[in-house]
Amino acid sequence: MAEIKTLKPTESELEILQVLWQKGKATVRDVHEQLVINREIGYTTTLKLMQIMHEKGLVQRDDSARTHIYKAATNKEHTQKFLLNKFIGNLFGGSSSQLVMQALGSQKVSAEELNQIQSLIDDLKKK
Amino acid sequence: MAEIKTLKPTESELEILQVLWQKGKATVRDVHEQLVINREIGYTTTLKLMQIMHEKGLVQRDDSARTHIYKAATNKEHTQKFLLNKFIGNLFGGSSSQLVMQALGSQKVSAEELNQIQSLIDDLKKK
DNA sequence: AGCAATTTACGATTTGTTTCGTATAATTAA
DNA sequence: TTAATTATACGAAACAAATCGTAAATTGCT
Repeated sequence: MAEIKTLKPTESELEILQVLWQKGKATVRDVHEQLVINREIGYTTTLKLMQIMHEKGLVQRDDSARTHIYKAATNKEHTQKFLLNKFIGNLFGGSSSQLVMQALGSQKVSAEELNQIQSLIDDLKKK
Repeated sequence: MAEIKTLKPTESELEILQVLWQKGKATVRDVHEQLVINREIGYTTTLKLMQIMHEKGLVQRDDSARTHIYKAATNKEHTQKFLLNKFIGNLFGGSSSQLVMQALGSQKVSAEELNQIQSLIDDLKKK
């Protein structure tokens, strides 16, 4: 039975999801070659991780051919939103404005990005 | 030997840090009574977690009396900043404005909070 | 056809986290 | 002054995450 629940990916799983979101569809080798750029990891480790992700329902795969084709089971925005809510709950007492203030204060944000955010705020204020 | 590095608290450890940040100083029982409000957990589990946190250097304690007094080793803002940077790196490709847009878009933020953020943005723009 | 390379499957190990039972010492209450 | 309560220490079990070795099957090359 496929459980219908959103689960929290581990850090390794998130690395893999990033690659899948970027590429759309990918083989284990495709993903592995990306991971290897950033850190040391064996091919069978990548494979195993992706197999587990498939069991958990984090990714879908086409295994009709010998080389399986994987893709993320959820879109990036949905997962970001889900994990962001968790994060805000865990660390900022549920206050998203607290998080926004911290993020803007402690990171470098370009003038253009600030303008983008500003116009989003203007939109929100209208409502 | 006390390693000099910032480490990432686990979720349980974060729960405990929240309590310590709020209370300033606290005994194991103080912390435990707070945790028990939100979930099932045994007293010795809380104790063990706090002992491990002490070994890791996440908390400091005064063990001169029988009942030890604990406090967080780092302040809340520093830890928030550290974990936020990790989070942005893992999930938003390092772009804090991306995160801010998501946070503002998908959460309820009051008009007053929006004003606060707005004036922060104004400040940042001046520089 | 035969050999090398690629791919999946599977199992095992290592490491870290969370959990709690039990023992022992100190304090408090009857 | 006993008995109950409360505290810490310690060890071990249960669980999960990450890692990789080996085997078996398929594909591609010479």
